[in-house]
Amino acid sequence: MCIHCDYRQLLKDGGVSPTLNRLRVLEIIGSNNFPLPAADIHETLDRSAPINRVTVYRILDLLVEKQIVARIATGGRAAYYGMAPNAQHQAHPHFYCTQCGRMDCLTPETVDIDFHAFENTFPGRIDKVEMRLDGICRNCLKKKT
Amino acid sequence: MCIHCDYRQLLKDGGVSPTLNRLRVLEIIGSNNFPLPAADIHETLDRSAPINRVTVYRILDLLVEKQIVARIATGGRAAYYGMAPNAQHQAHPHFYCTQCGRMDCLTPETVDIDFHAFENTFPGRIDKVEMRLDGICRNCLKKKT
DNA sequence: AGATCAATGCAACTTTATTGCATTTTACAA
DNA sequence: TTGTAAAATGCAATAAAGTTGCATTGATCT
Repeated sequence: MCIHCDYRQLLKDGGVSPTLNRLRVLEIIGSNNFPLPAADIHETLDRSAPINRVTVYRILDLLVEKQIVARIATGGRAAYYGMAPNAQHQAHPHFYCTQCGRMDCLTPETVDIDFHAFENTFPGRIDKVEMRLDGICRNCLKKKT
Repeated sequence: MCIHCDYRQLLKDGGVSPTLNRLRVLEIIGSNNFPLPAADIHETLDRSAPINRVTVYRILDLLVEKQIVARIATGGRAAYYGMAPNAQHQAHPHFYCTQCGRMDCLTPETVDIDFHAFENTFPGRIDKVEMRLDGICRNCLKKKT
């Protein structure tokens, strides 16, 4: 997603030691401009240098917990992973193609979300806001014809 | 969700024959004022009169396809089911408690979503917009102390 | 009543993710 | 430098959620 993010620094800031595998996972996520499912991340990494599936899951859990990475739910079964909102990157909605399973990032201005009034009266704690549009992407629309 | 919805009619309008089991599934969903996971729906129905897990899944798939019921993704693993937006019910955001797994409906005015400008320029097809707040609900906050 | 199709049930399987425990690597004090 | 503890990783087994194939039951229409 970004050439401005210092992954090593992001890990340190989150209080996790920057092991090789963590850096690798974070780089894949960060260098991709759309969120990826765990299986894709594992496959990509495993091709360049073997890494266990479970290790990837554990690293993802850790990075999500430290809010370095965001876990994004889809209409489908697998969770997708992208960079968590930070100084460089605003939170933004996603588009999920129910046909090919690809998830794209939309620009933050796509939608105008104003829930601050609500936030102040809500009796629970809000950690995260997720917004997703589901549909059929341009490519899949073309193929359909 | 509603005493105004005629479930039998909703099924007919969607072009599916109103079998007993379909009515039962739809009534559970409709009479609940928050979305439920498939397992809960099955458990509840199965207690009053035995029904197969797979039958419930199949009915849910059918109702979602016919847009009578909405499948709502959570931060967790299971999908939740609620009434699809219709004449009686506007689309609305949900709040998902990451602690107890309960999902609540929020009022449609909670957030101000304006994506019509975007919709007109987007090259794909948008079928659905889903918005979800994750956090800890009031009850779980209390328990924590 | 017989034929036909839709709906349901049951068992096996798939996908995605998690757990427990063994092994390896790293950090760091002695 | 070596020993030791803690952290990280790997591997196998298991779990949760959902799906598929095929048999059976039930509904519908002559």
